Amino acid sequence: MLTADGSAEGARVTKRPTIADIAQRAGLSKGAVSYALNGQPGVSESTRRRVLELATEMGWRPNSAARALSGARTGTLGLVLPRPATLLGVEPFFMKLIAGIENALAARSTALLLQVAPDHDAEAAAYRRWWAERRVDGIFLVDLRVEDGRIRVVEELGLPAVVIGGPGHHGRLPSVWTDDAAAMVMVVEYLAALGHRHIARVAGLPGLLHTELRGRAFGDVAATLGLEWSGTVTTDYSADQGAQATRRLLSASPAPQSSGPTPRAATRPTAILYDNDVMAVAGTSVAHEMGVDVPGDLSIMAWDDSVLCEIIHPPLTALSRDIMAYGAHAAERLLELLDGNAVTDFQDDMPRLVIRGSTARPRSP
Amino acid sequence: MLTADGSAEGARVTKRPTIADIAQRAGLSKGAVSYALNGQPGVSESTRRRVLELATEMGWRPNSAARALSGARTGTLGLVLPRPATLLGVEPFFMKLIAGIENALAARSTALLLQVAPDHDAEAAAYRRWWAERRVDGIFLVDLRVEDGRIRVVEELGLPAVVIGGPGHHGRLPSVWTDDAAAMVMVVEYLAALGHRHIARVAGLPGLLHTELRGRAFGDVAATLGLEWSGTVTTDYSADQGAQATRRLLSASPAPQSSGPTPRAATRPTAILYDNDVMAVAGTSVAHEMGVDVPGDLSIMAWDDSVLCEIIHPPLTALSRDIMAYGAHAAERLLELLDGNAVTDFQDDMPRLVIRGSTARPRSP
DNA sequence: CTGAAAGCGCTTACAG
DNA sequence: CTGAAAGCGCTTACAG
Repeated sequence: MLTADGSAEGARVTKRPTIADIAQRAGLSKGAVSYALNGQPGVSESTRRRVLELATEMGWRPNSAARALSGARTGTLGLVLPRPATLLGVEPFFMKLIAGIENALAARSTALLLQVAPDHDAEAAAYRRWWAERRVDGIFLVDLRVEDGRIRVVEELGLPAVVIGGPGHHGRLPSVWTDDAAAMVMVVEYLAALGHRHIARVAGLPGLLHTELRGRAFGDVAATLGLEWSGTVTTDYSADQGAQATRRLLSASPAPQSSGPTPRAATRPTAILYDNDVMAVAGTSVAHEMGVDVPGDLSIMAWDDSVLCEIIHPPLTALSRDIMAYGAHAAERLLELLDGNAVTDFQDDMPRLVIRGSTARPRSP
Repeated sequence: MLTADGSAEGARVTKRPTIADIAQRAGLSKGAVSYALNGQPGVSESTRRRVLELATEMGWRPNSAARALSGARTGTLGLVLPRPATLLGVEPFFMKLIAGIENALAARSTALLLQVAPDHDAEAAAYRRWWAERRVDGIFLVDLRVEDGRIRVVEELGLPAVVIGGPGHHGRLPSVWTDDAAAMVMVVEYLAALGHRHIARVAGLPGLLHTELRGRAFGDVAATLGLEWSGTVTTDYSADQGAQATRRLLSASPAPQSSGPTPRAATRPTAILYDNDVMAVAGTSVAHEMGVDVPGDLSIMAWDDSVLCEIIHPPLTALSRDIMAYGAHAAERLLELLDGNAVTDFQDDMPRLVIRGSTARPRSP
């Protein structure tokens, strides 16, 4: 039997000190205390020191509501997770991103407000509400699309924001991005160097910008390298669709020894690149079931590394990014923006190729 | 080149309406408007309707800071993730929990504040800060320990809280819990019914309450059923330690045909139960590497189901809980508590046994 | 049923 | 360098 103030059992909750209390103890006005506390000019060094000591001693902390109301910041940034709730928890990506953002924010005692939104409408509604209620100072925008209505909404609201993704398609909002096209070239060149001439790609959601950028780069590099066959299947990132795509790809007959022109759909790839770790793992399982040896008959690669890739057998070759750092970089830039500084786009590090046991020379190229 | 208010390019951000604006348009006092908006008695139905229509038309939303400052709620609940940032993103548990909490909160337009804290000290500091700054109305407390200093901190602060975990060891705070002991009995009885007489457990962090409760139940049911051998290895939930524990367990020689008393450490289990999905998957990989057939030579089970369990080969038999519902139940109770209602402990559904391909009769029991 | 007023705890011009 | 005062946008007793 507890009531909300926790006082049911007689717990005495001491009133939290305010600047008025500090002012009284210090024999100053509230204004002077405020200046001292905020490092503003207008008080002597000795006064400032005394006020800061008193504040610490009395356990004073700024009331965030009062601060926000008097025009300063709310000290809160917002992040909407653009996934139906049921799909979250599958990909480690978002949790790592959150951890990275958090890390960068902690030093500035800024909080992170989180919301799960199943679609873009719900997401736009969240931004409108947050901004109207003055709940956040700014937001992070993830999962950039080729045609992305959110950009306009955020710009119209005047809501400070940093886009995580790109390059391009993010209006006048600054973005933090990685060069997915260059990474794709690196991956396909690696597979081609091993001798693969038939490479498939199991891609994520079609509308997403990075899906498109990777897709274009995949087509280009396949052409440049003169691969005999390349093909893409799009999915929703789920393990199910990853498995299904794999089954379809592996059901095709292997390439004939004479490498003449064959119908695209009827050629079986010797290597598959997946757009996330979950699908790559699911694909590996499907290969096992179908008696397709990895990496003997099929090389498998995952875009975005995680423990998942390490713990299965064989461990998966993957494209590894420091996602925590990615989130931290975005957070630093949003804080800069809120400080009134100009923020330009920032290109994060290239993903690294982590070679493990799931890729090898094809048995029959 | 953008400044924080987004106005650099001349974007006109219209001033958000306040209750004063509504009062003026309606020819009422601010007080009357406030009563109308909040469903308080003191205004006629027709006035209330007119005010609500005006508010909608003008796009009014309550300024959360003003509301919080004048003594009402902040409309924000807090959750600290008690893991070093690098370990997050591995277990789907927290993301699902967050999604569940979010779902329940959305209907009440309550926000969720998130922080990552590497240890209990950092966590306690977060609670103190949040409460001192009046950032949250209440918090969720997860990863309950047998000796848990956080309980006292939260009680002393008078910070409304709901504990996710139990039963017991949560002081006077209400808790939402599942019966891990009963679930453990169910699991071991299932394995024993298959014919397993040598069962090992790869447990999570030693100090956690549910680790201890499961451990005690494991010992009890092993004794009750008269298993020939049972043993536990504790870990930190990581894939690495799960793999290592598995290697150690499988390195022991199989039980001799004569079932006389054998030294405990030297007996190889025919079934292993893991405290999370990640370790179960890692363990399955180790078995493959060591040429131990799953489920022929070794049955494997995971506590807490996830896609991970479904996508590997063989798919893992698991103990499945609806973690989103778990989070939602906790959120509902915290909201109740904040409404001033008495909240009692709530026992959530028993986990379900989901039987897949990783468990079978032992080849040599 | 309605209005006028005080107050929440800060910040920030404005005087001295 | 310091003090007195207004104001942010709400809520809530207190009079009428």
